[in-house]
Amino acid sequence: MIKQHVKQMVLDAARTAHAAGVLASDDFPDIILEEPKIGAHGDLATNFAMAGAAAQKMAPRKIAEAVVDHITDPDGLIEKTEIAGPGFINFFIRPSAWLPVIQEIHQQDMAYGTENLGDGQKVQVEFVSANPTGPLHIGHGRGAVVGDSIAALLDFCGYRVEREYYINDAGRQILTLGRSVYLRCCQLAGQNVEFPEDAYQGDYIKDIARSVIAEKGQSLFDMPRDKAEEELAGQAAEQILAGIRQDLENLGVCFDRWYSEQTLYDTGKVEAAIAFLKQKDLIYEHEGALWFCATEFGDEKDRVVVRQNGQTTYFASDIAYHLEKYERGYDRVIDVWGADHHGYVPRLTAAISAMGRQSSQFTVILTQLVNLLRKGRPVSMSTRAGQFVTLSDVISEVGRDAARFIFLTRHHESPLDFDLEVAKAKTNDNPVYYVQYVHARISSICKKAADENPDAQKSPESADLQRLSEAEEIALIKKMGKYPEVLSGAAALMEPHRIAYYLMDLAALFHAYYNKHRVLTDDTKLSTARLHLVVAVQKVIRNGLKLLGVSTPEIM
RNA sequence: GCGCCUGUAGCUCAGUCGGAUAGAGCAACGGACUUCUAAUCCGUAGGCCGCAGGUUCGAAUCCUGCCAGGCGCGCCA
Repeated sequence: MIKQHVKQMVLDAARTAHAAGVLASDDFPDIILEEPKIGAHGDLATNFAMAGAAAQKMAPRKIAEAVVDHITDPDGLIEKTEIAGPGFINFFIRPSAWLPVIQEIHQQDMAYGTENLGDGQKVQVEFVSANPTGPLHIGHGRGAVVGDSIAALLDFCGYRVEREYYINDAGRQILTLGRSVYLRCCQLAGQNVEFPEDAYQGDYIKDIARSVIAEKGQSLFDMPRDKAEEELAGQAAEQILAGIRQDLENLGVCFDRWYSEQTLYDTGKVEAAIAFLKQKDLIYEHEGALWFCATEFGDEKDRVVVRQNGQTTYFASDIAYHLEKYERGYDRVIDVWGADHHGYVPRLTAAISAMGRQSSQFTVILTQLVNLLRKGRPVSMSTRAGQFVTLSDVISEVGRDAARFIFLTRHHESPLDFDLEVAKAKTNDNPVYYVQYVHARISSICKKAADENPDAQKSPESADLQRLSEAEEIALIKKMGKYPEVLSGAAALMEPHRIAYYLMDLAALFHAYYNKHRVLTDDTKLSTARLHLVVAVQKVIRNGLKLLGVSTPEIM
């Protein structure tokens, strides 16, 4: 808000200076105001003079002088301006000018920070979408948390968001699942059968087999093997999916819709999608297979949609799926994938262009791999031996809040070292507690305040916020004033980690303040003002943590 | 070989639109609890921003080339 004001003041000043003949050109650059890293450079600074030097044919410092000379500031927002370095104009804002931020936070409360970026557009975020052939691992956890948080963020910023999980319950991997369970059943029944390498090795298959044997007993072997495998496949997939759902729930991740790949086949949508592309003349036959002309849309080669043997590829159902997404009316579709699928991006993007969609309507977020460590040493994750630490193991060991926060304190495209011991530590190694502690501390203050003076918190309007003049107080208020900007930046770039870092910064300012000053003092009016300040801090922390899916404890 | 991602303090990581003197936490060292929660705070120390060029008033940030690590290059999913 203040930023906008100052921006306008600079522009007005430049215009006035031009009208007065001090500036030669009225071709002004965009006015960019930034917060200098160093306090001595003021609260806000602009490079306006440097950026405009070419058009004005003047030395930057001369331009800066002209602007500063023509600034009018009726509200007395600015305490001081100065021209520095190569031509920066630095603005020092009168500290009390920041105070209205507190009222704003109290008024908007849960909605503080909202910016209507989405304008009601419908967005679908599809994430996790792991095959129901085994339990989730930590990499899925990262995708789950990043996807969930992006969805929350977009939701908060004016999009109508739906979260969706795509279930790959068709195709070969499901058949393999059925066969794996069947063979384990045979072994349990004492039959001497080979368990092939390409079957699923994990112990969870044995567990499923045990439950099958317990339920069906010998009757399993009375039916034809094909039939048995098919039935077991469905049963196993269902059981595994239930486990996946439970794991995600434990992580605080819920979906609006679970979409089955098989239904795309059952309802003829895969065929329809191929027919659709055929009709656009984008499908051709070659060596007995059907190919999609992906190269026409920027992919490096054409891709098979129907194999020589007549079976469709995964790509074919994915085309159908995404076609269906847009038919459902989403303005934007966001897919969150593991980085090991990045080679697949151009192909699907090509298909979506072929559907006539704009590139802005489709975004793939790739999350990089997670290295699971314990005390700095890699935890062995041998899938072949069937020995791996599952997501479920990790969550029950370190807890949901810590797990989520760790996933969200890295850019999603950076590889992530997840150290189980660090994740459990209740120290500043683990900043989630650092942030939550702010919330708990303020709760504690409020409780005490309520005991001492029940009226103090009731009417924010009555508080004399002018009493807030300590440097730490102004720093906190300024920081909170930036929250909406941080959010819209995070939403626009789909980078929730920005919120996490913001919260850590805000938490640091609060803890410093807490250690230096008392909120509740003998001076009732001062206490009331400070109480309103810290409750505002608590609200910002709460709003931020909510977007990250992290809880806000009253007591720690 | 080609493509994508990553490379910033001893370790784990931030760094927006190119901005002024490079930012946290951990680890190290020295301090602060009779107080609203010490899961906290204050201070010290720590840098060839992978390397080399280029663009410009100005580069960790943009461009080119190289180096290192990860991932991907199926009629698999």
